[in-house]
Amino acid sequence: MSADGLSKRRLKLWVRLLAVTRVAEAHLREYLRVNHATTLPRFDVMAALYRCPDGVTMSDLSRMLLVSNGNATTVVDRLEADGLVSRSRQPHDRRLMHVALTPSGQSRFAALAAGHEAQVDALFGSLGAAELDGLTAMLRRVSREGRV
Amino acid sequence: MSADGLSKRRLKLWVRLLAVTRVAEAHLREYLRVNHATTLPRFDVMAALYRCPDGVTMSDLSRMLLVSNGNATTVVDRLEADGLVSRSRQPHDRRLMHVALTPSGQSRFAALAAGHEAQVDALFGSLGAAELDGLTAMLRRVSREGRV
DNA sequence: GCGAGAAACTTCAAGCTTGAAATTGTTTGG
DNA sequence: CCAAACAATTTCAAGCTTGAAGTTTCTCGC
Repeated sequence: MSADGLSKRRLKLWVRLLAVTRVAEAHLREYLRVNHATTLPRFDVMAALYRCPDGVTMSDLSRMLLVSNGNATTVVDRLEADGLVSRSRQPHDRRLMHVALTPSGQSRFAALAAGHEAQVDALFGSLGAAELDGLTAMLRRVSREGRV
Repeated sequence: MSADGLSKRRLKLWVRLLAVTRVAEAHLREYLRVNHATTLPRFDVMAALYRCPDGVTMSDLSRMLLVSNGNATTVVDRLEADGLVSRSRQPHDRRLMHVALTPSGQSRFAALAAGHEAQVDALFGSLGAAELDGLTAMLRRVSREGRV
């Protein structure tokens, strides 16, 4: 058991973390909806694929995005229907699905990425270099050491 | 425009923030599902109402939780159906809905809260007092000064 | 007092998300 | 080789979430 105050302060931090994340997500969702007629989950999938030009499997994708397998399937379904993503079975192991951005998907994402980054830059504009590094380091610690 | 590296670092911070939040949410969701057969949105609503023993309006609720009005309606619908929350129109302004935990809802929430706090404590256990305060202060700055 | 506008809430369609069950394909111990 | 275990993905039901449209109630200027 932690010392009395610490536990409450961690709870307070969690509440604030959640609030910042939700506000930022709402801004980004609004930006993507109004300016590019798309959604955050679709953007997330495309961003992950953009960073992996050789393509990934469905499992890779859901692991990277921290969402369930079923979720990845439905978002990719829609992106595929729109011609932004291609899906094909891998010959050497026919259980694996190979997912990648189509050329159309790549240029579509390129058009989104700069604006998205500008929004993030504005959202976190009050943080300077030192603070960014400090925050990022602490969050990394939480990722590595936080256990339940 | 920010100096070159800053914008990228802000983006990196955002990605990490999102990751920490998603992992923590997944843990808490799992905890609530396995140990208490409930969900995070239901918990959030009950927590907000627990902090406001006099009850709130639907608009207050959705503002506190940072969710849409329609969303608040459906979650409260279900909690009301389970007898955990009561809804009644306010006499002096019949547009306003008065929402509060029932006694059953209060005791139900009390049973959840301690476990929930313990989970949060474990998730952020690697952060000491100084770090907690630093992080919380920075997040407050982001909330206040981040603009789009 | 009344009508226009605003406010609070609900409803609705569409899409997101989860976790569990089902499907299909691969591996491996006997 | 083959059956059982395992793995990757999809399907499914249920619930969550949004943003827009609709309903009811109030307010304010005239």
